[in-house]
Amino acid sequence: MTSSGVPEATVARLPEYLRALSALLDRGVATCSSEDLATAAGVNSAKLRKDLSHLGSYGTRGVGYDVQYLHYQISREVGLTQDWPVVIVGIGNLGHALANYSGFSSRGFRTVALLDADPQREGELVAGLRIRDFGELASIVEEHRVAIGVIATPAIAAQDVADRMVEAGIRSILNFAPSVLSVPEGVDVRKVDLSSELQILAYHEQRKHGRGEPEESQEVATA
Amino acid sequence: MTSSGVPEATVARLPEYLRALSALLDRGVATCSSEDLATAAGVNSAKLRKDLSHLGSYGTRGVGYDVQYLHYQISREVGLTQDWPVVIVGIGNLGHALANYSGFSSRGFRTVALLDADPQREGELVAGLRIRDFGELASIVEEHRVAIGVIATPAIAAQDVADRMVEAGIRSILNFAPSVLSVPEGVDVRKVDLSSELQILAYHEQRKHGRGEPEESQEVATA
DNA sequence: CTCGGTTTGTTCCCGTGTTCACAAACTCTT
DNA sequence: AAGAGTTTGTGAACACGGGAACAAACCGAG
Repeated sequence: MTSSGVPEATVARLPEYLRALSALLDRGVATCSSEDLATAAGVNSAKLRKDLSHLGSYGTRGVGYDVQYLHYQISREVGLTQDWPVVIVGIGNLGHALANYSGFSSRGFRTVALLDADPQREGELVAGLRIRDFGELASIVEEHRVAIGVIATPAIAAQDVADRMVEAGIRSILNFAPSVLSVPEGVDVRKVDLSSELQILAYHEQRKHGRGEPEESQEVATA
Repeated sequence: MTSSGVPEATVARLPEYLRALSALLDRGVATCSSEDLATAAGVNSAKLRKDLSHLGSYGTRGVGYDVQYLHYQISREVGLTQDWPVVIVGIGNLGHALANYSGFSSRGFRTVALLDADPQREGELVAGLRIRDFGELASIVEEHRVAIGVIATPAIAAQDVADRMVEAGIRSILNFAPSVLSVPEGVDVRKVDLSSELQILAYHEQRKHGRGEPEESQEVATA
């Protein structure tokens, strides 16, 4: 349960609902049922309705949901009606990709600075931004009121970067480095681990056909 | 519950345990308690013990776990003792980063081909591999016995790529495109959505200090 | 061999999330 | 205006995962 009354599992699905609603908007659809939206988002319709009911009562029985209205309500709930300045630390291959990722900028996230510890890379232009020295973190965070930091450094540097971010006042961290971060209470960390995902797939793949020891193999839909 | 007796939540943590064990191995630690390993992996020690108990009884009471032995057992369980050929489709910024990501290759995942639909990019060298045409997918999958496919294309192309992958015999897909894939039963899809993660952070951040409507705000540790 | 100390494996309980099923509410037709 | 047909919002049952606590098992000292 979040500080407000919205369950964590629901919050995690809101972005998917937003995306589905955006797609409907683009197609000019004005109204949709929970069934429509649920299939577009890849979930059960009962789950969708319960999720939405946690935000408020935005549909009309017998009719469905107004696409534009619901999109706005969820956007506001998530906070996308505001501007979110973001700093990215560690401009290797992944940081480079993140800086250029349009999915961030198209949703109210504005990358205000790219930082790297390597002095050699300072001044290099990536996605229209000049790479700056990591030491400038504190001043940048203060100047732009940055609340969210992205770590795309090697694992060895991640904890140090996190410490400096917290020190600078950042309270939400998205961590792409494969390491466990320890942060003080009140700071949120979300971790995205690319190789973990592959390993989980490998686990399931191993128990499918042939490969590895053939235990009992009932099919399980994880999609 | 997975086809074998291991709960899904446990499977998702195994990669983290593996990483922690690798770190201990590098430091020359021969034995560790569940408490040691749990803190290194960022989880509760009771949870760790329960997770490991699903794999078997690999510790000794009063002593702890043999680091090397446990590492091997989990590796085998996950399937990392085998070779996993992987194809990456969509060599934009993200695909480029994935191709160069060392975390894949260092864990038994071998990128055998990079595919892109854009004929202009064909032949370009990325991470030591030549970019090939998407049409070669089927033959590559057959030749290398590829079981895992990675989609790093724009959202609009993702479903088509997934269809072709399934058709070619791939049964596990890691999807970085922001779109819901529909696949036949028996095919696993895991989705990594970069902007969703940011949105979830934004949601929580909004209810912390100041920003947005100030509802009641108890602190909740999500780390 | 016995006893105290340590650590695992497991049981039990609780909270969270998911799903079904249905009443409430709305539209449209007659 | 009433009734048939839809669709939402929700109450209740169920499944799943987390955490505390404890018994079983192991080591070492005496």
